[in-house]
Amino acid sequence: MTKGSKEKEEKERNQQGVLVLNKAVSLLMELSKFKYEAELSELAQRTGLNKSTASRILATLERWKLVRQNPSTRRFSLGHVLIHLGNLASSQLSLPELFHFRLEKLMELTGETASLVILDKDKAVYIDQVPSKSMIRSFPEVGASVYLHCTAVGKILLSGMPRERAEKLLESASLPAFTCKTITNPQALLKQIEEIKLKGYSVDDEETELGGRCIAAPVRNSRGDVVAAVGISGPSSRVTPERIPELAKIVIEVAKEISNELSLPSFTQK
Amino acid sequence: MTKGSKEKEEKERNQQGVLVLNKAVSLLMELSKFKYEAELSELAQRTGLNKSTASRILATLERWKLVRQNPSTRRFSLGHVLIHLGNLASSQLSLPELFHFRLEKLMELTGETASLVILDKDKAVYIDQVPSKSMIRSFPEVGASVYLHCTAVGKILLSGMPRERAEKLLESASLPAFTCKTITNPQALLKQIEEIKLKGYSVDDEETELGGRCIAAPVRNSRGDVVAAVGISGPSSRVTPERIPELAKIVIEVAKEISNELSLPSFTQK
DNA sequence: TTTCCTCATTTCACAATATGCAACGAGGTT
DNA sequence: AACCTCGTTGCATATTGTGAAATGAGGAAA
Repeated sequence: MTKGSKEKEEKERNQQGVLVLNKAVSLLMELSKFKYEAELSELAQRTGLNKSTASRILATLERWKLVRQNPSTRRFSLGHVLIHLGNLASSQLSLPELFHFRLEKLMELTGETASLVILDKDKAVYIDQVPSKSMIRSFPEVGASVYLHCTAVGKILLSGMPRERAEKLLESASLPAFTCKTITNPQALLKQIEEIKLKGYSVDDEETELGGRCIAAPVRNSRGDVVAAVGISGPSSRVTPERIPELAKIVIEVAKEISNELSLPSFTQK
Repeated sequence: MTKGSKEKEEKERNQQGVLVLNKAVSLLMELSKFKYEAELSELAQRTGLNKSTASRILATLERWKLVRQNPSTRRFSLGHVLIHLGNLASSQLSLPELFHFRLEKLMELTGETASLVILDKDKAVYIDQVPSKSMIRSFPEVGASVYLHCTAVGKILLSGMPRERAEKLLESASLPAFTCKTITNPQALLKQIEEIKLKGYSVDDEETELGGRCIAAPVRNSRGDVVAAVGISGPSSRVTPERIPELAKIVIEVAKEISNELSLPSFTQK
């Protein structure tokens, strides 16, 4: 990191809000980058704070156990109260509240509309979404539900079920064909689902609407169950077959980030 | 809560450290008590802070996403960065660092020496401990390892293994008798272990040393695996058979608290 | 619809409070 | 033993957070 960018950071920090708080959070954030413990001098240097200021702030945070100071080495690490607060935060926030900013990131990275979807009976329901900035963009609305058999997110949800349940669902439900590319044969779908499990992502190749392609990946809880799906959808002209691997990589990455943060003891759907 | 105690809280808060920080953390703590969202006025009232002060502090915390402000209702909840920090905190801290304060609590509640123990090969190793304040107290030292067959914590670790592994271990290892009460018959031990699984706690009834009794309970990760054991140990005169149920209840409670906070994605032993 | 509350936010003058320097005490290393 | 670097603290200064009141924004009641 150059000196210039550090000064810029400092400026930005002073821009708004309560100064001391910004300093304190800066310290927490810097501290969070360490694998184990960090010493005061380094933290002070990295945040651009005076050593005594950093010392006083860290001492205050230590009183609340937001940071821990190793009694023997006097080095700092994050404190156990943060774990407590983190757990409570995940119980206070709903899925979309928790991960909206990640969808924003996904949209920025891919340029396409990003969505978060969960299973509701035999449909996939959009619970959050960040629309693409392009003029030509995808359609889904929060709250809307779509079929499982012809959407990328739907296939991900199917791939997360026990095989028998997916079979039952596909055989009992009607599988309307929206385009000539829609797969309506349960056996063919089940075969594709096995492929999806291996690849880690799914594609809707104009199966819902001609001219639209989607890519999705699974969100898993700490037990490994698929609890949701994230995906992007855009016009076939931008989401070309050639770009699918590169885009899928991004979708999977974001889905994994969400999964990692979803390692919660008691997650309650809101 | 009375007005008096609130003023006292306020005094305490101003006692030491950076004032604004104490106020900010007070707000976070108060916010953490809510199931969903809280409004500024209530938070300000509960923490004894001026509304404008609270507003500024919360706005600053919101910029860092340590709290979230519902855009439509303007009510506050904990923010998603806390989840992130919580995860990192649990990766930075070792088991004893994470839970020392809980052992302190256990010691306070029971009056007896509290210990945290993990499995190492065919022994139980003390990785943390808070000694009783009594003159007559238990002996274990951090780093020391003890047998599984004659200690309360050891039996808990045995009860957490797949049955075959416990059998193998008990049959291949030598089971020295330290007192006349030590159980050295593998079959009898296995039977007791089944009981322990049902009751949720184990007892060492003078099996390691005459005049000493211990009670232990399992610490489980999010998958339900037993990853450690917490226990208390004290002289038979205080840890009487009659008190065992009440003491066991406390030990189990603390073990559960630890387990709940141990719902981490990537826990690495230090 | 209009009126009336209550809520969160912003303004501004004031003084309370965080700051940085320098000094200190404590470990660890050469 | 001498030296270096670490974290912490005292103190004078002014930077910075503060609270009362005003403002703006919703919602509920009439």
